[in-house]
Amino acid sequence: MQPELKLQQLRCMLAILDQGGFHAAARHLHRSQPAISMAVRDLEERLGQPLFEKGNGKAALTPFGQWCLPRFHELVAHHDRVSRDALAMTCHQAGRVDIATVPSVASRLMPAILASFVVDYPGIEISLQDGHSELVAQMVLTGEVELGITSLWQPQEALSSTPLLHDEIGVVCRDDHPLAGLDRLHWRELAGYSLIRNGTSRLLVGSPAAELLEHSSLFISNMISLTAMLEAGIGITTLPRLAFQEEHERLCFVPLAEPLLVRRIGLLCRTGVSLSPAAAAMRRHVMAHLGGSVA
Amino acid sequence: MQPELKLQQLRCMLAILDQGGFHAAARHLHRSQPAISMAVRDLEERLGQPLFEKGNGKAALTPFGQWCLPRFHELVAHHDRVSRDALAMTCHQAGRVDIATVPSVASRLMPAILASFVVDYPGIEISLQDGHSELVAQMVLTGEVELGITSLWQPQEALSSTPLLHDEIGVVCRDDHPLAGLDRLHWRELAGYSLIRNGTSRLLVGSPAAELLEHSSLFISNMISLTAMLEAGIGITTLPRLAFQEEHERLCFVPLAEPLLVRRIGLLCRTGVSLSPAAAAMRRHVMAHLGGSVA
DNA sequence: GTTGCACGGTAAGATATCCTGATCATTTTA
DNA sequence: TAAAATGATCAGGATATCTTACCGTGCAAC
Repeated sequence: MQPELKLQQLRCMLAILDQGGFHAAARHLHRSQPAISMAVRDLEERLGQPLFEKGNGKAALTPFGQWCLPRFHELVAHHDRVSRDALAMTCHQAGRVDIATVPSVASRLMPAILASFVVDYPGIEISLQDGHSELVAQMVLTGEVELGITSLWQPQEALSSTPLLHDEIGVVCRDDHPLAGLDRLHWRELAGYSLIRNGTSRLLVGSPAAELLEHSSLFISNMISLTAMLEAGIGITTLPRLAFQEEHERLCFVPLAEPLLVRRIGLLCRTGVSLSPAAAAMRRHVMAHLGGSVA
Repeated sequence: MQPELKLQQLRCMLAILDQGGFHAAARHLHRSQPAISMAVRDLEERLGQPLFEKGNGKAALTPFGQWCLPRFHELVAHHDRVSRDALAMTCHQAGRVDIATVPSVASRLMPAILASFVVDYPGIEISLQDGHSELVAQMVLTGEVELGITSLWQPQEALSSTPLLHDEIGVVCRDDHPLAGLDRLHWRELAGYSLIRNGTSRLLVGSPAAELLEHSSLFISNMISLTAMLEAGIGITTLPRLAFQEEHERLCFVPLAEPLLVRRIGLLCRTGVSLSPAAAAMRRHVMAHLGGSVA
């Protein structure tokens, strides 16, 4: 059977040559000189051939030792490379996180979060993609991404969720709409207005306001199209506040006070599978930025 | 500082995955199961991150473990490759020998020696080159070759020589030459004949026969040319028996009995530098074939 | 030469490391 | 529910490893 070469012993041999002697190598490796002698002897016994010339005072390689030297050097270098990479991984100086979020979070919250993250962890590669909440949950579930930030649906066995923040749902309409000036409103006040459904409309399901959806004949999933519709005064819609693009001059957001509807946004990850070091760092980072927002 | 990953521990991790469990890995590695657990724990502590998922019964890798796996596998494979190559080297299943000999040895002795050597050590690469005896010694001295087989000149400090065989010196002449029929002859009997000097003629230096060289006006170094001269009856020459090509039909070799001159052929190698495993094997092989020839 | 110094090798005891055997908690299987 | 299998844990003893002290050699300076 082939011998098991110990990295420490190989390091000894390299140090002897680098430092030019057993004593110097011992000093360099913070060992005693006999330890070096013994390491070399053991290594030579394992190999079955002497590596250093004996007898004369100085440390000189045998031809076999010369043959071994570059190979040992390469092997030790390989180890150090692997070790260093692993360390970089655990110290969050390298690695990769894949995150999925709903579009509103991706566009409103993630920019600031990622901006500060890349400052703290310059070596970590980040991939962010968005999709509707079910898709996000699915991507986490399949392992396509490690983290998901989405509206918390019904809890699942295989997914662990951490609440991050509450996002109140309101009505969005043009600034000349009768509802525009109100501070808060009851869902019944919406009766009679043309309601445009969108991807977030199912957040109303299960609430008294769900009844509104039945009288809506328009469904627009694309946010750009939706805002264009609203700006054209074609109707009104409901949106979580985060999903409302505040920079639209002609659109207003009026919170829905009765019933008070919120979507709970949380952080998803798989149960039973731990996070990669990079993802764990991202998780901590996200929670440090948003974790205080929820009661 | 980066952690020192022990190969045994990496092997443990790989075995756990290969064999599908700690117990199976323990059996496969001829260890107890706790040893595997502890090796994994120690490895995880060094890395600062868990490699295996805890809690659930089965052995499953963390994402970090999955990241490490191919790297560790490659590192272990690298070690095994180096170790195996070194073993092949020491077991004389691989390697290389460079030898230099005088032409007579190269053409008369080496074919048989090398033929049996390559049978015993099929993996070893051989390089054989010839040159006159001083050149051979020089090549050994400079390390250009590890072994030399040549006529032993004055012993040198840096060269260790092992006598292999005695090669008697005689006169070579055409079969119709007056000396041709003799069994043995005295150097004085050569007086009056035209003597052609050659590369081996300096073997006479220091002997009574040296006087002959002074009356020789022809020097031919090339053996082919020399035999052509002899066959043409242009003169006679002195040669060691080994250097005499016996297959020449018209040429005779007559031993020089008085003085009895021999060239001592031996095996040269550098002192202070040990031989490569392959060269050591060749040295043993040569001495087993020729070592008995000398008293 | 003789002395001093640096080199590497050796021996014995201390220390750290590793492995084992027994045992436990948990999960899976029959 | 009983039985088997998984991995974790702990105390102990075997093994390996390191250190301290000492030895022999070779080289340089005196």
